[in-house]
Amino acid sequence: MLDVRALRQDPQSAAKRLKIRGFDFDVERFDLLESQRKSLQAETEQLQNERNTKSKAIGKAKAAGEDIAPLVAEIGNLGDRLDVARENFNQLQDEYQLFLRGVPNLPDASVPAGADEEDNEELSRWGKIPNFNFDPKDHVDLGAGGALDFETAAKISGSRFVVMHGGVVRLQRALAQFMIDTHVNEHGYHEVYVPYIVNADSLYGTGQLPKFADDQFKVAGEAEFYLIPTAEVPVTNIYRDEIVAGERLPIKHVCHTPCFRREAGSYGRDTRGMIRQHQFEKVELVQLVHPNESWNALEELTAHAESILKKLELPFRTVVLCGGDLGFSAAKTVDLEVWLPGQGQYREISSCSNFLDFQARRMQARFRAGGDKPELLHTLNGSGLAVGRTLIAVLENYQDGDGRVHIPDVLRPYMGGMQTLDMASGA
RNA sequence: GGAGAGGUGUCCGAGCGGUCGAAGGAGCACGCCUGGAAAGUGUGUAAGGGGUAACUCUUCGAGGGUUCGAAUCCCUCCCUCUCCGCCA
Repeated sequence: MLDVRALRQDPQSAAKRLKIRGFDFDVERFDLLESQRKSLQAETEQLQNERNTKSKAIGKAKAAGEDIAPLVAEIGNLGDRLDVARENFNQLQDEYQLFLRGVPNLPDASVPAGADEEDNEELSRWGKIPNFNFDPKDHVDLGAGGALDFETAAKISGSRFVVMHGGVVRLQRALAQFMIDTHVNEHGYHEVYVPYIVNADSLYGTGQLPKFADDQFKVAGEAEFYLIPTAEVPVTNIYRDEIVAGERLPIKHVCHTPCFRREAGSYGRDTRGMIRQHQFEKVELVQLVHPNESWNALEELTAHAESILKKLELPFRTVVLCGGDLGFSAAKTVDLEVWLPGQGQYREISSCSNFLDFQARRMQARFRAGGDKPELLHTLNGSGLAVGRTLIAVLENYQDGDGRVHIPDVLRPYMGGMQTLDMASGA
């Protein structure tokens, strides 16, 4: 959620910046809501004040042993008038809140204009795209010997799931362990384990609700529960409605979880293989930092994610998302895209974002420095990395043309020293 | 799932129809004391909103209700603890 006070001061410039992400901020509607709010609030509070004053007088009179009947009579239909005023005010507030909650974060000045991923801006490239003396397969073909079984997954669940077998499964597990260990031991993150089912407040806090309910898996039952679409949700919400001591900052968490996404609206895209699944593994990095530090933290966090790709020696590039491709809550996002030989293109494998105080305001995540007033934190997160896609990248980049995949050096300790995976035999 | 006890400010904890936004303590901030610190001591210190301001409104787990007036009474729900049951 944006700062309403800042919005009130200059709605025009906010509208201008929101244009960069293709969001049409209705200034007229905002002004109207704002002026209605003002008058209704003043009216309601005036009545409330009257009631408080008179009730207090009754209390005093009673304590003094006086007759309170005339005072009570004086109140008359004040209660009813107050009810009406309150009802009107609440109704408007609901409308106002709905309007404000639907407004995405302001893109940072460094975010390029643009409509979709075509307009994202490349920042850098790393690594050498491998030159095969054979036709590189994509991961689906590599796993066709039985290691990756999409048909069985479709039988037991549906499309966009996978059953994996043997060494590939271990490789995925090794990747996750390697990532977590690196972030904990080398980058100073604190590992957490969190629930995979969260309530609506948590999804609201990080911005998936109310706008993106269709992307979530909702759990049937009386209570409103959802499967997490990313660890960002439970991990960031640890600090919802909390005031942490300033000395604790920055807070840096790493968390490995499965992620569940319905990906509604993306049918027809990436239907082949494991690129876009309803369930996938991810190691997530989350930071909660002092407002002055968040831009540094974004660079740092992005570098942490990059380091995993570098250690795995996977070629990648970094891109800044343009306004149109920017997520709802983000002020700026840098994507890491890994090279996939089977597809002959770079594909997103990590997304690192600075949300400034947008999420923190929604969930009232604050800190207090010394005796000062509590202040909103800045939140950031990034994949460090998407494990399923990293697995694909390893399979495709490390294939040898004879149905084998070489295990990257850094993963061998996690694979019991294994050097190659024999994909042909079902891994 | 059953029985009982609870959920109050940054934290602990008192209050159980009116003068309560809430005693007391810890913590924190600023003084004093000290060569400096610790200890001691004094003062201050809930959050959020509206208003140029004076000032004012809201909030004692959440939501309803009773009342002129609710932290306090009633109802529903959520959560925590203890005991029992079930169970990886």
